[in-house]
Amino acid sequence: MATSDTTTTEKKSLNFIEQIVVKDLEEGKNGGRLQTRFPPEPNGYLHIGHAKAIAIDFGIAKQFGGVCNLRMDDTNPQKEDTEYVEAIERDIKWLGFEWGKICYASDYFQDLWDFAEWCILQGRAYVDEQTSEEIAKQKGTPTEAGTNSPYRDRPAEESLRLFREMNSGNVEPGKMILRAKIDMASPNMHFRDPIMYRVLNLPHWRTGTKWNAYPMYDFTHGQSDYLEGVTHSICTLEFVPHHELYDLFVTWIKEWKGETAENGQDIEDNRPRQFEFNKLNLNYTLMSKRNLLILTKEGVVDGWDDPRMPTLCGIRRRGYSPEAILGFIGKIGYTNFDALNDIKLMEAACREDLNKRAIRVSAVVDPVKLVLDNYPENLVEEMVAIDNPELKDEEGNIITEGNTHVIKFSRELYIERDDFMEDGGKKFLRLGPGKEVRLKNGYIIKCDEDPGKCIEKDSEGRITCIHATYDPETRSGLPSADRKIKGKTLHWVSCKHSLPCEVRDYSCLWTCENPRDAIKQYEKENGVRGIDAMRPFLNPDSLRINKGAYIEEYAATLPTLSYLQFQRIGYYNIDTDSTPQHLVFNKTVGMK
RNA sequence: UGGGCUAUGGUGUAAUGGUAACACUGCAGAUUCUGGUCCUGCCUUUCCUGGUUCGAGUCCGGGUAGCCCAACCA
Repeated sequence: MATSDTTTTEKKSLNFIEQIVVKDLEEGKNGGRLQTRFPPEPNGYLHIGHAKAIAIDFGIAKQFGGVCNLRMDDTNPQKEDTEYVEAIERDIKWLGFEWGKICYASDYFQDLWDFAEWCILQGRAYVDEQTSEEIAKQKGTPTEAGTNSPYRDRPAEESLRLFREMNSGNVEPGKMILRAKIDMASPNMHFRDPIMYRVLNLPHWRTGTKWNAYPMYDFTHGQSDYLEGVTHSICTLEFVPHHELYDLFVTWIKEWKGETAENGQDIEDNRPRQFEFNKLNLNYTLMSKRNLLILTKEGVVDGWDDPRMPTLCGIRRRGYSPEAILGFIGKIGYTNFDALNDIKLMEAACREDLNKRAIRVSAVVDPVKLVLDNYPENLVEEMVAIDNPELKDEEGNIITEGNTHVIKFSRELYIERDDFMEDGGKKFLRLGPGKEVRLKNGYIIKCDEDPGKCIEKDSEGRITCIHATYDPETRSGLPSADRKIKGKTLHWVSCKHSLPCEVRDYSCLWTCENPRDAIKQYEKENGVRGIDAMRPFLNPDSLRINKGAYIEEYAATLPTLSYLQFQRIGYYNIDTDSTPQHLVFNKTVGMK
């Protein structure tokens, strides 16, 4: 689809990471190569926050002629599962990105192990046999230096023997760890002899039972980047404190590989560098995987792909397109500021996209019957409805070719209950006694001045039927049709030619702007955890199911996940639960 | 209270020592066979305080506020 964006000279400034990449490329760092990676841990579903990381990891490679690998950060078999691996691949593809290759941190387990042994022999690592409590105590606090482990200076040969023991399966988890010998007094807590390896004695979904001891994140990430040839390792701000350690381990592994200044090599070149950006925070949204897992387990939501979830599969089912998500990500930018983004910005990006994309249909979600008293009893007319009025030619005229469908018109129709008011006043431009409106793609109709003649009510005073007359001269498309009237244009469906359907309207899952902080505080104050700390902030009204709606027949011919606009109401998507016999629609976002 | 990072309208982002701007939100108007879109206009901004400079949102000092770090998670 041709958009005006490409023609206007849009001077979009580069974000700080793009500027770094441009500069590095100009200076010929890493031999002028650009390589990134997207490194999810396969322990949950990807969410909108990951989309931000994906957009820069894959996007920057695409933009500047580099390559981005997908790397599963699978160093903890305790939490990981192939179910998640498949979902991650699916979601990235859906967003429209391609990886150079798919890798796994576990690809490097042997290298990492050999490197660790080298570290031991170099006197830079030792096996510690204290309990985790003892080690935690010795670590000190941010304001107090830590103290050395009694095992810190044990002979390298002994550490090496014990390290190999750690992988035998005969060492109980928690009994031994391998630590880097750095500085127990460092102001950076990550330098206080960080753990390199721990015993898990668990099989790994890729490496089977080969390993019983597994490397920690800090001892894996930079090295994997290096071994893979990553030049720019982009991650979120919470990893800033790890940055120095990342650099240190990269320097060490280069040394292990013989890349040292003594060997005449530039150790500042040919190395991955870490860059950090602010992760995505959205108000009224909870992002953390841990908490999303609780919501699914407790049945608060329907599953990971519940349309209220911030997961990519949830957002997809809600009716967002990949372009809408990426458009939103493009608007919020990458900085070092810990921002809390307004969900309205995401909705605006969604409307912008869906306005160009969605097929317009007529659906009446709160129906009331409208009878056109002067319309022939058995007449059925086929009216022409435009699928997408935003599809235009160069002159700005709506393209009709292949862009229309038929909607049937008859004497008895449904219109929205709130499109009629007995005493709406001057500013109410819809239907009422004495008022004239146009029925979209149909006729101009008018109600009698006398409420008694145009309104039928039940015993409780609720309107059951509205009567009006139509003006045959004003059928849409007729030369005489364009008579100016004061009233608005209403949507409608024919009673006999529409289908009952289920419409699911959603609003935010949370009642407070920052559920993460609210939950954390509630946990602290009330001594409860998990779902009990979440309940007070859950919106009881986040899902409204309406089974009394009607939609034009055309909608039943459209495939699942089609992007629709219920005219004058909002954007809707055909749910994955929907069948031609039982149509189900999800509200993506309302009209503005 | 040790270390690190951050602070620009209501929200997010730009301005890379030289006229503070863009998007969203909100409000008003015009157009409209969607009270949508498109269009026009309006509202509102450099945390405080010293300094450097002809000139500071930008650089420096001192405050203040927020975030991250003391998992055998990533």
